[in-house]
Amino acid sequence: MELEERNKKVLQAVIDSYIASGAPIGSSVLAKRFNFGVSSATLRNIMADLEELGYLTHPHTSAGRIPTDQGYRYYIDSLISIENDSEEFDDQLRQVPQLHGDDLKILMEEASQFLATLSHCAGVVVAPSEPESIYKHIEFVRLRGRQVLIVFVTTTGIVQNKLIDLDEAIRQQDLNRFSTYLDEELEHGTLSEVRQRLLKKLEEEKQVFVRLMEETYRASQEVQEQTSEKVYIGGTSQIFESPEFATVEKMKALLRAFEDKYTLLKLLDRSVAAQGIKVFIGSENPYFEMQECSMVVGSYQVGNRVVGTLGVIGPTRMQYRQVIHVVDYTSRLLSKLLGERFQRSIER
Amino acid sequence: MELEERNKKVLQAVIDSYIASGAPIGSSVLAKRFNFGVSSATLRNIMADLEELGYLTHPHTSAGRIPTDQGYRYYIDSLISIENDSEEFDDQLRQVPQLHGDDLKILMEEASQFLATLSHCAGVVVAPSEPESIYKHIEFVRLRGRQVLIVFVTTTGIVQNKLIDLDEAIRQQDLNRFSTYLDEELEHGTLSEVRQRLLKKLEEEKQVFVRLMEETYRASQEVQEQTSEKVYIGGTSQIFESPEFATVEKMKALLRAFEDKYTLLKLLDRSVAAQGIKVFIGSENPYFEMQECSMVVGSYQVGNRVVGTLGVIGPTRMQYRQVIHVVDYTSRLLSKLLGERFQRSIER
DNA sequence: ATTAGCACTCTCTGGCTGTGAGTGCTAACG
DNA sequence: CGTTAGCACTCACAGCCAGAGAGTGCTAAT
Repeated sequence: MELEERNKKVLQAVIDSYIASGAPIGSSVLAKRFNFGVSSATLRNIMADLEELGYLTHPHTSAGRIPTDQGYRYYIDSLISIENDSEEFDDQLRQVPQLHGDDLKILMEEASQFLATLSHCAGVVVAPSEPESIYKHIEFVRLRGRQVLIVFVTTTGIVQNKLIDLDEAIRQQDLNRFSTYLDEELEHGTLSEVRQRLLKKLEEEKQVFVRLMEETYRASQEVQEQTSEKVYIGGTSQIFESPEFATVEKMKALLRAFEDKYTLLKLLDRSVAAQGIKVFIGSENPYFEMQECSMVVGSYQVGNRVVGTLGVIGPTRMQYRQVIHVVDYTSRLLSKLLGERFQRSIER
Repeated sequence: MELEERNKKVLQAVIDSYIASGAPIGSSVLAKRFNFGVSSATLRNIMADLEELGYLTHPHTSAGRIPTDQGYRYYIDSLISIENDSEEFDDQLRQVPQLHGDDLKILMEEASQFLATLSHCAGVVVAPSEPESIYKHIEFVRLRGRQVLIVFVTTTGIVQNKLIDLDEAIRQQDLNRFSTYLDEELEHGTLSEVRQRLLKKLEEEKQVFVRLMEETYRASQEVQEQTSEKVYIGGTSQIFESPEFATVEKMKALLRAFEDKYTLLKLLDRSVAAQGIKVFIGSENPYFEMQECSMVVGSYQVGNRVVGTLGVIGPTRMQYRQVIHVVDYTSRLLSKLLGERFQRSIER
């Protein structure tokens, strides 16, 4: 459905004003603030039309207009211009602590704070999902006694490790041979594929390494469970600054939603299949507690592979233009940083 | 100041009732619910006395009495009986997911949730502070190329590790010799002491290992920074269930306080010098945002050494008897689990 | 010392009213 | 026919008042 040019302008003006002020917009205010060259009566007619089409509504008879979810949708799809207001954004960027976490978990936390501070919403980052990251190299290290440290290196540059006890001592040489063997067999699969192949090998081989192989399989499982898809939320208090969440009930509901990280995870992960920023407005969110919120979601990559998602959760009345820019910027930034990490972590 | 026996009983009854109901207690209700054998008028006189002494107050002229912070203090120091209501507690315990985290970070998270669920307050756990944990053993592992993995094992059973790049290749044999050498030199100090000694050694030695030593020193620094004294907060939404935080302003203030983990950390750490449970009531808290809260704080140990603190933050009107029991139980539990971890992690 | 009784205080709730913002409709206008 | 001015109407909101209820503090009697 295509709107008349003038009606578009009015819709945009209403939404812009509402985002800025948070109060319903009346016809007279609109006529005064913007220069449409028509009277408030005409604006009233236009707004009535827009309401009929489902883009606007009003909370009660004698109040001004506010956008519906559908209105926001149209606004984002057709009206918003994502020119990068670089000067302004760069200014803000300079105010904010930069990302430099060496440890992955710290980096994730920093990123969620980064998103929150710049967007004035809650920032969410889903850590690289190990099942998707590519197995790079495995190493067995004989510690004292019968203990062996298994070290996994994957595309995301994570050195995950797991200490195991063996029944009998084993020579480092043998461990090295085993490691080389596994590297050749398992080359370049994702971690989940590698686990599948390990399982298959386990059935085939009836050799001295069976016990070690078993332990390796078990360890790969644990590594996956422990690190995969953890959710980092930063700046939850930001979101409560906006007056739409200024009731105790809404705050509590939202807090509970944030604590239920697992659901949040599924929500974000399902939202982003590929690259690019997506916006989910109010009722478009499947998750009940989020129905008064909007999410702006993106993903980050290592190489060409999407390894995790990140985004922002805030009131439907958010500064979409700016927030989209922030999420986009952060996802590129994180991809870049993880890329560098990875370069540093692969050997030779 | 010692109170008359009867006045003590009245004070206890008022506080118990207030904790249970949350509403100010009037003289007639008190006379009805408890069997003091005196009339409401007498209770009025007694309550007026208790108010004069600073144990009670009332929000306005025609309201019932509520405890002051001083009243709570007296209640906890003199009136409360910590008999373990084992049957009841055990029942609750069975309802709650148990701790079994293998990874330290996961264990800490679980513990904070555990505290929160059982106490209906926010649960806080400060991770073992590495500077205080005892250095046990160091291991150098030559990976492929010129990379070396430095593995630290400490009393808390943590296997922290750090990947470094060396300028020149080095043989594993030499690494082993170096490791043995360091183990002898550094035996049984805390991590911070070990770092001091490393620094000293660095100045003395002018050998082939200088470069490696430098890297080891740097790594020990990073390990300390990364893992030490992280704060885990669980069940923040629990605390908002109680009506005293049912205003938006208070909720926001508290949320901000929770986000400022560093201050929280100092607060908790300073609170607990040695073993045992401590209670901080309302204005006894140095930190402004916490002035309407109480904290129940304890510590956990590995061996005989206190390595971290844990506790609960909730409204001043909390179920002290139960909460103290929960914190006590959890601190023992965590000490036990970390002890086992440690046993498993030391070699031979 | 304890108690009964009573006046007093203060909060809380519900109803009532006036105000202001903003709409929808109608009739006039270019 | 689109636009505009004007006006009646609606509704949320703040302020005010009165009545109810809870509980105290004081006094006088036991």
